Amino acid sequence: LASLLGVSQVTICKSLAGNSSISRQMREKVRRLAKEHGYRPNASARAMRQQRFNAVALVQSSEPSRSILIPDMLAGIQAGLAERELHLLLAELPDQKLTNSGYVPKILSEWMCDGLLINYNAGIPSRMVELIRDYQIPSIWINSKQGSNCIYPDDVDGGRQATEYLLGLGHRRIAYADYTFDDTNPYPVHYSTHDRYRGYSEAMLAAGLVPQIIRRSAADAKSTKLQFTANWLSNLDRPTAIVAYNADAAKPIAMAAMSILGMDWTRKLAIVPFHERRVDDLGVPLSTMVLPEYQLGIQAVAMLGEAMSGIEAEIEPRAIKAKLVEGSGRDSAR
Amino acid sequence: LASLLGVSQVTICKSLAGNSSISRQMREKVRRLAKEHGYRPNASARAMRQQRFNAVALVQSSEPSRSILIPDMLAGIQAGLAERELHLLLAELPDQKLTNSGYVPKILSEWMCDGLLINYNAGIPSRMVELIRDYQIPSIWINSKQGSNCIYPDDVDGGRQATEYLLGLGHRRIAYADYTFDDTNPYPVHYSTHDRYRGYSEAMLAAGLVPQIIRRSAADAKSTKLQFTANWLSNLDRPTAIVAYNADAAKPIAMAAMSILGMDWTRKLAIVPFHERRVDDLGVPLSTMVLPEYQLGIQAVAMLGEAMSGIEAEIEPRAIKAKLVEGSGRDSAR
DNA sequence: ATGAAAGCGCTAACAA
DNA sequence: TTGTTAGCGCTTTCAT
Repeated sequence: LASLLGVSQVTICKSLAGNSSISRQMREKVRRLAKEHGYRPNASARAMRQQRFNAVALVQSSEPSRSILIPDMLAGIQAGLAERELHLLLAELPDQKLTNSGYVPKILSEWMCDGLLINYNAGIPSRMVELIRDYQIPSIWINSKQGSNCIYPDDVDGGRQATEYLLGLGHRRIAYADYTFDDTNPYPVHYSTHDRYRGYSEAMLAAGLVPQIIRRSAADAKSTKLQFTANWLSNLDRPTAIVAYNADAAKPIAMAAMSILGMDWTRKLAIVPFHERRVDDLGVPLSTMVLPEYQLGIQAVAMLGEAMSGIEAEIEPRAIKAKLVEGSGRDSAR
Repeated sequence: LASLLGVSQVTICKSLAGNSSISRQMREKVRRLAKEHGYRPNASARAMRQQRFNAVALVQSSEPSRSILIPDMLAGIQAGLAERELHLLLAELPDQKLTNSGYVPKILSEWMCDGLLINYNAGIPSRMVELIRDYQIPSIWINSKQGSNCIYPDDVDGGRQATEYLLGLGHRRIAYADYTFDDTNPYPVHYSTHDRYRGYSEAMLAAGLVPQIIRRSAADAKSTKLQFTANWLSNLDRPTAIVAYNADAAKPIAMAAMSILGMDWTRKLAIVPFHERRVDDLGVPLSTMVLPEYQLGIQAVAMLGEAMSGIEAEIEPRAIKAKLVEGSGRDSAR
């Protein structure tokens, strides 16, 4: 090491840490030499000494339908971690093995990070909840409603906001569309499936209107989403506006509208989907309930910071509001 | 620790490692006790002792347009790492700071992993290449052409394959569509921009046909992609088939076709886009040049394994072929 | 302003 | 089959 300078390790260590009990000149000299020689402090040694890894793990299911990694959320997480000088580990847990007896994933069985961000959104294996409780690792559940230590978008509010936006523009025949049915997903549905609809229907009822849900049932499974949509869209008393559960529902609706109502379909039908970003790839940007992904990441890290700072107390669940971002179509009725 | 058993640390260590020089019964006893007490071996201590972290970092740009994390590629990486019992660190490097003098990201300045997977695809800051060379960290460049230690899809071959597929179905008026122009991307274009077109045009020339490229120029920037498409699509001698640079080009084409050619547009126009998965969200599944993302991940890890195993030699660049996955439309001409 | 010493938790080499 | 010893690279405490 830099005994080339004829000083002790201690001086090196303190210099690089910017310790003020070291002379300015010495610090400079050390820094220069370190750079020249490509000296890289060993993170594991520091971790051992400090009893702390300065790292957290983002835990995902290997089953892609169970945990989707939204880029904006990841960006939020990274930003939050960077602020606290923490590193990020990515851990993918094989669900199948997890339910098998005896199997414990490395992230839990080995001690290698200071906390967990858990991004299992639907169908969390109960085994996992137990394991995490047993091992006492500070952790935050993202996108999932738990008794404590969790954070998720306020989907009820989002459904309400979207609906009130359309009501405010004069729409009366507003339907709610959810096409997730035939997505081959054997797991319990995500809470947002209920919550978004609930927000929508509450707003409709409050306005003295009757909620109408458009969803594919088992009987519709034979027709494509496009055909299914074309079917109800050809109806003369079709809705003038749609709150869509997600972009996957908005897409076939826009395509069918394109074909049936013509290229300027947005004048006859307003679609407001939930999505992580404004939906911009359907010809004209759609007014979108943009989910607070970045904030989710930022806040999750903040909560994990709390949880890691030792005070054992459970942290209150936190719901974050989505925000309606307007498109460039004229969403107004008539 | 488990001096509760009245044995030494060593016995514990060996037992958990499954060392055969420990009696079967002892190993069992230790394992049980470890589980009961929630004992978790400390990864940093092991790392220090073994001079090896058993971890690699996936390096990305904080600039989202510069490194996109494709789920399938990530899955491939995770699978490859799992096989070798390696962990994954995710490191996001702020490009702007990187070009600033003096700034060195933690991943490089600290010693915390055994190798790097670098997922900067276009516009790699030269500073970064230098840093990595200087610090001598085993690394593999993904999705980028370098002199060595890199892996990427064979885009020339992909362009050729897509074109030959359409030629084989009887198409003659085949155009190549690239709509990336107005994507607000100030960086050098990705090599695939050239390579896919090259493969296409080579195949066309080989068949005695004239390549035709459809791309938005500065002059077209005022009209939307949809209008731009509607324009050339209304033409009577429009192409009967399109090789599309990516799904972003295929989408507006499909939408415009929907409106102009009707709901069964696939009978009049075949579109074969490049994409990470078969394009399934445009009404009917499109025959797609599916990029070998998973293989990319798997192979990148394999190459990194080689690079890490000490032999200094540089590793030959590796190109992986994309595969045409047919859709359910009838792509054939007439 | 600098250094000496101790110890974090683990495992490889060797001894018993 | 089990135990002893030593040391990985760093940082904290206390002495100088």
